[in-house]
Amino acid sequence: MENLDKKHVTTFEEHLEKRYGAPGTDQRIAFEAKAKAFAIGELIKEERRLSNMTQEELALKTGTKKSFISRIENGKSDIQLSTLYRILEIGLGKKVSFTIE
Amino acid sequence: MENLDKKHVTTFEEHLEKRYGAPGTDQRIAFEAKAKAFAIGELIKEERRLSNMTQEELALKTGTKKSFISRIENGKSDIQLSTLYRILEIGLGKKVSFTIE
DNA sequence: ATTCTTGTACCATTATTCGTTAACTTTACG
DNA sequence: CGTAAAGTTAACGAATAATGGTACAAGAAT
Repeated sequence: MENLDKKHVTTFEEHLEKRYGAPGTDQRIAFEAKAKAFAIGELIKEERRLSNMTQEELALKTGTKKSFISRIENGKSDIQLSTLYRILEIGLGKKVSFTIE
Repeated sequence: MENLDKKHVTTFEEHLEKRYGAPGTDQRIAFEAKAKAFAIGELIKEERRLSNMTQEELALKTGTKKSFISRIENGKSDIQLSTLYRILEIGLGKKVSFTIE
């Protein structure tokens, strides 16, 4: 094995930097926030399953369709705040609050 | 003063019911979630002032413009989740987490 | 009162969510 | 297996968030 490159990407942080620019830059800021936002679907999926509901049931309770729930759970949408409230608070019967430390 | 109506709207809850339907209905669900979402601006404004920042400084940090921050703080937008993260986490250095009870 | 800073209001454009239907895929189970 | 339920995906229009810019208004400081 020879060393083709003097320097190559190894860590995830280096990858991000190469791909989206250094931390603090506009592009990078947007990327990081988006990544977090899209990850909320996992939490929703978890909570839904704990509540023993199907996507269709959750959709019915929140006044939407199962296809929309699926999109969210699979991280395909940067949902609006009201949508998060609708699903977590009303659909799953959990009380949501922001913890700001 | 005469009593024109046998029954009239008095409480806020009655007003909501008349206007947006009974609790549990789709329209009402959407309304309540929207109301909460638009109210997040107050929290942001509060946190920003505690951090001794101007709207312009916050805007710069989050890669946007002060006019946008102003709109949010005054409850004129149902922001996306990534926008919340950008402002509270990246802009104000607060850790945002959802507490689900 | 005048200037400087901070914040708000508008406008135009772009990008994305939301709502929905329908078709398709995967999973569960008799 | 085969079939039904559950979940995913694509596609569409409509509504609206995001963005950049500019002009205006309100407050603070001198």
